[in-house]
Amino acid sequence: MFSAVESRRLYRQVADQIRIMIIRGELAIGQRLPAERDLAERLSVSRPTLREALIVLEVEGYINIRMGSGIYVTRKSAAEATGNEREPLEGPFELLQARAIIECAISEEAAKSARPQDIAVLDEALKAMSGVVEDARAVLVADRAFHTGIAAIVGNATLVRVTGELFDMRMTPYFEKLASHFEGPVSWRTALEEHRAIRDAIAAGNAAGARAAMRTHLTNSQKRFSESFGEEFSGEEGRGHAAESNKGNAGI
Amino acid sequence: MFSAVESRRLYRQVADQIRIMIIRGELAIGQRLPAERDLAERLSVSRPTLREALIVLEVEGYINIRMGSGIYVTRKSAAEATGNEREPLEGPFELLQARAIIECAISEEAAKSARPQDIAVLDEALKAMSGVVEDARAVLVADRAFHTGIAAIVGNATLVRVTGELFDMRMTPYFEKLASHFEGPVSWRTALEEHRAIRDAIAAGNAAGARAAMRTHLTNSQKRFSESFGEEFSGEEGRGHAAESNKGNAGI
DNA sequence: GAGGTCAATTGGTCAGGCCAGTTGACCAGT
DNA sequence: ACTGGTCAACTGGCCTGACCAATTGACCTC
Repeated sequence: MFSAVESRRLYRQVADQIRIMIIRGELAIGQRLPAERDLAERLSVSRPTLREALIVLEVEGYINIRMGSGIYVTRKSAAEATGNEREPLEGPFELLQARAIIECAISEEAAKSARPQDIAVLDEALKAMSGVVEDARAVLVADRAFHTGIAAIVGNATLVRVTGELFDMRMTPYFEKLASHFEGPVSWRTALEEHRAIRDAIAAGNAAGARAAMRTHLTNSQKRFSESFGEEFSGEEGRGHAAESNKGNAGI
Repeated sequence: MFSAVESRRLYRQVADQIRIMIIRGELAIGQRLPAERDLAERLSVSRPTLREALIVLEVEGYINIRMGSGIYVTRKSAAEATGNEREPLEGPFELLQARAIIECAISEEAAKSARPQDIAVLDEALKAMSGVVEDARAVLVADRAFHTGIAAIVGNATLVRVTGELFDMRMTPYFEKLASHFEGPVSWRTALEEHRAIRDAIAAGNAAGARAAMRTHLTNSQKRFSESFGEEFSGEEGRGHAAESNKGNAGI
């Protein structure tokens, strides 16, 4: 408790907003963005601030700024960035199950080597999340920061990258459509509580507890998801979201 | 030839210059840099340009900008980073660590739901591998098939894909060069034995055993790797080129 | 049609200024 | 002597407005 307030800087907020749009696919790859002056006006920020946000995204590899020409989107989703062809790949349930397995192992590892400053990073993400549960877009940024923050504790960039990529895979129209049915301030607050449990276990150096808390969190997410899934698609393959149909090499 | 002239943008040049100083260790970790206004004047650029350069470095993780307080160096050279117990370093070693954490969790899960036909798939991969330990290329294919085959048991395409991607990341010139020093029929036969231990634990439904066996396998790979790494770079590690004389502002 | 010209557009940089958060010296009260 | 509050100097965050440099495409000339 008593974590830093964070007061996010404006150019960071702008960068987050544009990044989410790119990841979600609202901005097509190769597409040219409006001119800096227009963009700044639409976002109600000054051009220097907008420029700083764009530089962040350029360093991260989302956009390509060409002098005198314009700003271009260089990649859409994390899936495309990794060189994989076409679209959402796997379904939401598979994604959540995969995250449950991978991230609970990472949490377990993180609990073994967490230092006070690592916990401070998690607390920052929690604090940020608690303040924006009403904002569907901002809460995702905070959620992502928490999960990648855990991976960062291990001090392994590959783990951070994989965690981030798995998270970003939910930024598909299909996933978002389903998510919009059950995600809201209430469910985010529940998720926040689960996050706190994970954070506490990691802070206490409780490896088994961290693993269990993370598994609970992602399993619950899966459950919340499947409930709304059941409502909408009751009648078409009620389950199928796990442990089934793995003939042969499953597309290796 | 005829490479793009690239007319480096000024803020990039400034960022490069400061980054070099940090990597070289001319700026001590934790040290506070001069104020933006001073720094801009010393570097003969405007403050917006200097700010853009600082944002680049902040995104890259070299510095930490604290509002109202100042700019602080957060990490120094890669050499020093490896000297510390924590290594936020990209590289083969890190890749193997990430695989150890992720794949041992997958193996554990696989052991819980393995069916006879799944084990048959693993056996096929093992048989293929035993026949080609002399062929550096073919053995890699079999190795990959075994690891992704385990992920396939869980029946989750995302896990299969992630496992495959992590495996494929070793297909880089740098990794291959190092690998060529210790990979050979002998080491592959050792790896094959470790694979068999994993397969047996999964076939027996022994989750904890499968986890441990996979961990052993990848940890040993890491060990074999670091040994050859030590041979090649023994004596290089100058060690003294950092951690000294960084009082004051080091002439920014 | 080929090739050159030029002006509109766009990103790059600069100058100066105001606001808000941080910090530490200083002071009043206990 | 210690605590707690105040305040001014300093620092990063952000803005306005302007000019420069690279790109691009319409247009013109041959």
